[in-house]
Amino acid sequence: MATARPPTAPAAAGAPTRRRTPRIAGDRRRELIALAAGRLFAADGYAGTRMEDIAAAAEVTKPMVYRHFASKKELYLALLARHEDDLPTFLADVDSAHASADTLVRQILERWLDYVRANGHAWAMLFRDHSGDDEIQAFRRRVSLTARDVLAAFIAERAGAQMPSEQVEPTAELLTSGLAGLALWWIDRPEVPRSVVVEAAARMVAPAVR
Amino acid sequence: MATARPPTAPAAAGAPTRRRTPRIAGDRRRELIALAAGRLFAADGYAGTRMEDIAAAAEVTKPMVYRHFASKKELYLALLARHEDDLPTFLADVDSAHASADTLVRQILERWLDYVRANGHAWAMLFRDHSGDDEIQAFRRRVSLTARDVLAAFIAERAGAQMPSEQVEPTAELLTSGLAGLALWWIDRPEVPRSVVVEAAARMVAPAVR
DNA sequence: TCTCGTCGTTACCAGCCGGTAACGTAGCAC
DNA sequence: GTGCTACGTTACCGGCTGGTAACGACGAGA
Repeated sequence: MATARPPTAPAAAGAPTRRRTPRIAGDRRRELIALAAGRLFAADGYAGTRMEDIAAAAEVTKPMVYRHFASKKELYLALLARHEDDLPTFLADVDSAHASADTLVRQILERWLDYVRANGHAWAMLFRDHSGDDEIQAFRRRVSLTARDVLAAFIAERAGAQMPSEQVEPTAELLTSGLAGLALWWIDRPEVPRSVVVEAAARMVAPAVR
Repeated sequence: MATARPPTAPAAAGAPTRRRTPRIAGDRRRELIALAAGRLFAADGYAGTRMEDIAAAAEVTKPMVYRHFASKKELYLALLARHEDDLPTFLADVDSAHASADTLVRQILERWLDYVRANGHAWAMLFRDHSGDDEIQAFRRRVSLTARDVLAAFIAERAGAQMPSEQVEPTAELLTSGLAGLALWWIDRPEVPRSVVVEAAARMVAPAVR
């Protein structure tokens, strides 16, 4: 137990123990850390990801991560918060007036899939990961519940009297779960063209909105 | 650091430190522990459940759990293994010959939902939990992949030339994810009658098998 | 060239939790 | 009664990991 090493000469002579990471501006480093964290959280979930690994993936050491983010939880929530309000937008500004139900659904699905492709990490953090303490689970739950409710409202509006009211919620749940799972499936298969996914999804969604 | 306490007289006098659990046969105790573990694993997932909590829920202490199960992982996998082969059975022995597609689908859904009601813990362990090391994740993945493939084969057979082959797999993925999520939703809402869930599910499944 | 703020490092602590050693004791077989 | 076996307990260890203290050094501005 060496209590205090002689302050000068960190390594013996000429052999640097660890390659020092080049010094860059704080903001930029913060983004690199956030990027690495997103990748790891998406792959291994909150509980399965260690701060040490995030630091290594960002090519720095742990205290650097803690300089930019107060805790593991804050880092995770900061990443999720960037996408908190994205989901409802797919159904929001859509011209449901003059367009056939079929083309309308396809347009929405295409926009949504483009988003998933561009933000796969956030999607996986939201819908693949289930770990974390109560606060984290509550956050994810809030986001996905909002998505489900927006979809439920959309269904109720489009389907009208065709669907008994007590079936709106289970149908919305079925669709959000199914679409979330389909998106995760697609994220793992970059070779599958978007049109195939749109087609498969449209076939299932159609009976709920018409 | 008391190295060795005097062997006799564990508590001072007359005040039992912990109410000793009544002694019962090993097999029966093992089942009680498995039952408690199933409840906790279903609610909090693998990583979120502590062996100490399982022991407490079974009204024993930790070493008793370890007498019946070698490790946390073995306990978890033992619970899952009981249901490993259940999923394909819903589509297996069904008389697809003389029955309309609609009644056939409804029969399958009803049998499946009855199973979910009776085995909610296993269902949640399979489809809500995502934590655990590689071996555990591989086990769950194998089970749900099997389910998806069986469903895909069913779709391919029923839909026939109606559906392009490259859409069979994403459709199966969409349905398994959707149905799994719907089941979890229903588990949390015992007041919802089975018929409502069957109706909502049938509406979505129909276009894939006809 | 000197100084100071920020970027980066090493080495460490503390708490949680899976797992175990060692020890009691209830009750069935005889 | 008296063992003997299996059921049950207390008390502990060790590793993993989130988080921190203390220190070093690069580089922009004076």
